[in-house]
Amino acid sequence: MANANRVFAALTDPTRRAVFERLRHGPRAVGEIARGLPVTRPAVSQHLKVLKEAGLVDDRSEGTRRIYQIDPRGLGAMRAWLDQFWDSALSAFAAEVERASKEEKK
Amino acid sequence: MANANRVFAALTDPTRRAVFERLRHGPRAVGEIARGLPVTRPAVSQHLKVLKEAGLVDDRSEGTRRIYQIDPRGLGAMRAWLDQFWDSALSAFAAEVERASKEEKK
DNA sequence: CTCCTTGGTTAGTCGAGACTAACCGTAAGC
DNA sequence: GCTTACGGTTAGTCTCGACTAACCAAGGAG
Repeated sequence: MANANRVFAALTDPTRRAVFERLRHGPRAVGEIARGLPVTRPAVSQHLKVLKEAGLVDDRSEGTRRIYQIDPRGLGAMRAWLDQFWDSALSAFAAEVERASKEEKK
Repeated sequence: MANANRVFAALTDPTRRAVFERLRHGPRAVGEIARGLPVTRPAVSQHLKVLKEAGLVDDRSEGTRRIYQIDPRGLGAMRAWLDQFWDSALSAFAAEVERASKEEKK
């Protein structure tokens, strides 16, 4: 499931975000992802599991290798949260600026 | 400073996100924010400190009360991260779908 | 069949951070 | 002056999760 809670929780950890960003330009196998990261392959597997549960990645097996790629649903959930927030927060901010400038004139 | 790292780290904790969301519709004092939340006021203060360091909120004092409001810079940093990700990730995904359907035809 | 590669799982450790309790400082009202 | 309300800070506890080491399962090559 791709709710905002899980997406945020998944993207918090820097290592996990690094894993996720390695999938930006296309599908990768687990070993490829782990190569160059400062953690062991099992750690990467665990991160991928969390990302998958958050709806951020998708996987398929190809022989003995397992290919991961980005699942747009997760990014969509996050964008929805941000958009919904964007409007009300920014208009509240604008109203506040307005109020402050009125306050100034008094 | 409002870099993506800090913004993500700040918005991870559910309680802290609840604090942040209470500012969505305008400025609030610390006591107001804490009222109704399942944590004590000092905890809210600590959360606000983290949010401030992440560039997500701004504060000013008004007598003995301290008013917090949303700082657009934090949300902007997050939107930048998401946007930059959105394009390449989604086009990579589209390319993958294309590749898969070609694979199908073989 | 054996061997090698790839990768998911489990057990156990260790550090980070969320929280409360107790404190201090400060502004407003009397 | 004294008191009350509002909030930030510190000390200490405790839970959660990131990580490694060791394991197991399965597919491909010979």
